[in-house]
Amino acid sequence: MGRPYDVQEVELKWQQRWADSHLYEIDADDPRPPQYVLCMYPYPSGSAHQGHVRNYTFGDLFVRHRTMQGFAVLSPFGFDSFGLPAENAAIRTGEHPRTFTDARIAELKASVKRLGAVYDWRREIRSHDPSYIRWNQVIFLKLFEAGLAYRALAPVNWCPGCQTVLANEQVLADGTCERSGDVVVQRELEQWFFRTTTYVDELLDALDELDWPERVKTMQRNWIGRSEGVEFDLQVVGGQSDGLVLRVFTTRPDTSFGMTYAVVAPEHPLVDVLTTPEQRTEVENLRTSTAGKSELDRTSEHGAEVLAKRGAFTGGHVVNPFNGKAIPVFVADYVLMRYGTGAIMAVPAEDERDWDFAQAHHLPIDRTTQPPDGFDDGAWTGDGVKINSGFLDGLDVGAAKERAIAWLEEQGIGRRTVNYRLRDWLVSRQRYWGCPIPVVFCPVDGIVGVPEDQLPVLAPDDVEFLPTGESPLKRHPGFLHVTCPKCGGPAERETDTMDTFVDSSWYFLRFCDPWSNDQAFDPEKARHFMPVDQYIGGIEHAILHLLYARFYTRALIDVGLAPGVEREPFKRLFTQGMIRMDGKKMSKSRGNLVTPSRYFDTVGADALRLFHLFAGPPGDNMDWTDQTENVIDGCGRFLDRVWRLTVEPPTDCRQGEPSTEDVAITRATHQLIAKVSDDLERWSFNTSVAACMEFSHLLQRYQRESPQGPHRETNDFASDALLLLLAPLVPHIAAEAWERRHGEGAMVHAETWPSFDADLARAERVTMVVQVNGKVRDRIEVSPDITEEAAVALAAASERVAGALGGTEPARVVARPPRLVNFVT
RNA sequence: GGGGGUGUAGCCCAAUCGGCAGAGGCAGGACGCUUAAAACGUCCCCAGUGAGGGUUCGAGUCCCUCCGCCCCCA
Repeated sequence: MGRPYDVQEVELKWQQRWADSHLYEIDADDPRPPQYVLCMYPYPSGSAHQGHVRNYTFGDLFVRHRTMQGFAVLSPFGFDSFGLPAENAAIRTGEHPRTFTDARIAELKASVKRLGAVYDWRREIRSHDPSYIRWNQVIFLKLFEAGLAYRALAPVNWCPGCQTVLANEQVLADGTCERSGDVVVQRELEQWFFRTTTYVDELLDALDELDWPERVKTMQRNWIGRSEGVEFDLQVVGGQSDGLVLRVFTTRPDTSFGMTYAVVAPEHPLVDVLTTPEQRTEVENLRTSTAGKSELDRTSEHGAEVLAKRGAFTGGHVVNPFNGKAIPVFVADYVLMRYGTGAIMAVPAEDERDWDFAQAHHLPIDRTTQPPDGFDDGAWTGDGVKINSGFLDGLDVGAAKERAIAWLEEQGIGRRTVNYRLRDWLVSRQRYWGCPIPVVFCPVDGIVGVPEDQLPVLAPDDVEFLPTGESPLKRHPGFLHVTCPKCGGPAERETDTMDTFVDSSWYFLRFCDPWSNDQAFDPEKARHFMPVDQYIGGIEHAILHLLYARFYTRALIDVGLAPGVEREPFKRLFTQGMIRMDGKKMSKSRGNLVTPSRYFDTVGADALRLFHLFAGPPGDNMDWTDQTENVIDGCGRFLDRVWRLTVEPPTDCRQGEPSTEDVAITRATHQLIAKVSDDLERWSFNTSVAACMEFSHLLQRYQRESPQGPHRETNDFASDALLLLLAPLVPHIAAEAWERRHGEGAMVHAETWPSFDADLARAERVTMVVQVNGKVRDRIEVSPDITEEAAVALAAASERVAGALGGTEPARVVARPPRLVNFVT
């Protein structure tokens, strides 16, 4: 495509110029009001893909726009550089994860710079950098001292063939190991946890106040999964078990009279007591089959056929305290030990899974809620009047819950409790390429934190990466064997590393003060920049990353590392849509990548950026189709037009008083400034691009067709305004065109965002629609300030309206000046 | 199975508080410019808003039922 300017030359020139100008390097003592704009820091996967382009285009637009509005915009960039792909590559090729990662960072960094996005690169962070590792470890030890980090047994995916722990994504859908093909089993191991549950209510309640997409907040609420209910005790009957109780949790105590059996998790401590000799074999078989199953397997499927095989009668019985009836106790894998009390009362009439289970095991079903008329099959889980429920009869579900809880508390056998789906955060990873957990295990002193002056603990380089799946740290004697910092005796180092979500849970704080050598960050600087005013990233991080970061920020404040910092790290969040191709998410692993670099070398970064802004609403998913190339070319054509309009304007311009045409284009310019300013604030980038395109046609016609040529002052105002508005969207061409218009050294991005005159921006005349009974009968040009009386009078005077009315008096007149008058007969 | 989103022209999308369904782009067509083509310009073509019901003077927009697609959770 023949372009009116050398795209690559111009883009590279300005990328260098921005770097040299230090315009986007911000310090905490900057007198301008601060703004913190952040895109989620990426895993360095090599050259950028279209998802990165989309993300950084939105972020860069925001940074440049806010800068032109007079803010000191903190715009840092970093790399989430620990993680499994580098370690897997090391196992495959023998290349050390560090050299692998550094090469990919260089590649990604280069393509981000080639996009023309501006950052304060002085602040760059890499998770695998020893200085970051050091503070990561200091923070870990602080949390450990404060009791927010602890060790406990937890089930992990264990591959018997590889003799190692597997991440969830290494377990195939059929439950086998992706490497050895062995069946993966659940095994209990000592692991590190962060006590996220300490903050569970705060994390839930504070969501209400956040300026985040509603769906992300909903996802977090569901993930936290707060449920209010009651725990109460059922007496175990028979034999030598007298006096024992089975504690159950339920959110539906109103249904207690319908309890026809109880179910315990296979791991429940009372299983052995409850199980009778005759049932022993069956119960043991069930326990064995459960041992290899993940929670997802245990809870995802139900239906009578499946559940028949997944539950067994223990032979034991308990008493329902509400009606004194003895009911059988079953053991089933779908009841989880970690949720509630590991035991449930089963009410098949009002719970779908209990219904299926009761069908499978031929258990009785007693309704306690009157279902609506016509509903006669299956569990009724909705509201209704209580029946067959003794003292609860006649109440609705809500009132019956309260009565039932009150009764249990009076009897002294139950108490109101709250349960959460959210668990503490398991941070141990049996991996090499992550931040080492800085503790040693001493036979004398137990768990001892590595003293701060010996941090960071770095993983040794001279390790062998073998396809065994086991962390190479386990087999490195120099790393493993240490002396205890307390007693000086022999001790063993922790070989687990931290979940990479730990790294990403405070990087935004480190960005505020990445040079700090004596603390993780200076709290004063963090207070200055935090919270992040605009956080931008993918919807795939809606739950874990954002929740962990919210937890971690609070934890850092509470252990004294970030006094006075806002507890919510991200004030506003925007989640961009995914890019899809052939109906699938575009990604390297799916092999359907369309790399940005080919566009950098042809149409240029500006055209690609413009395409991403123009393609549709930024929050929506976008399909990359056969048409996409054409649209990108179209974006390039628009930029060519902008160039011709602003850099190669007509030479013969008029001076003096403006004509009617001049006033019209000035008005359109003010309207454009108003439109684009408003659209950018509400993230409607596609419409602001459309408005600029429309304006470019107007301006082009104005320049070509004005009698005696365009008015110099008017044309300059319109051209400059267009470039100022485009500066955040397509920065290179806007910068070059601006410099050509205003002389060597002029920088459009250092200019002030244009303002508009509201009076001038208002249309001079608007079309008022006149309807009779909702049908359009006439259109009249009126002033936008027309009064209701004048509008009605004008409408009534219309001949076409009179004809439609046929002489009848309207029964009602609906007037919405200046848009519409409707006569209703 | 539950929750959320979305559905407007051949295609991508506008319509911000319920007020003329069309801003912009892609594709297609005609014409102008040109020796010709590209580029550029002018103009044209195309839907009654997934389906059905309701509220309203008036519904793409609000409510209900259903269908398709997408995302999250199970």
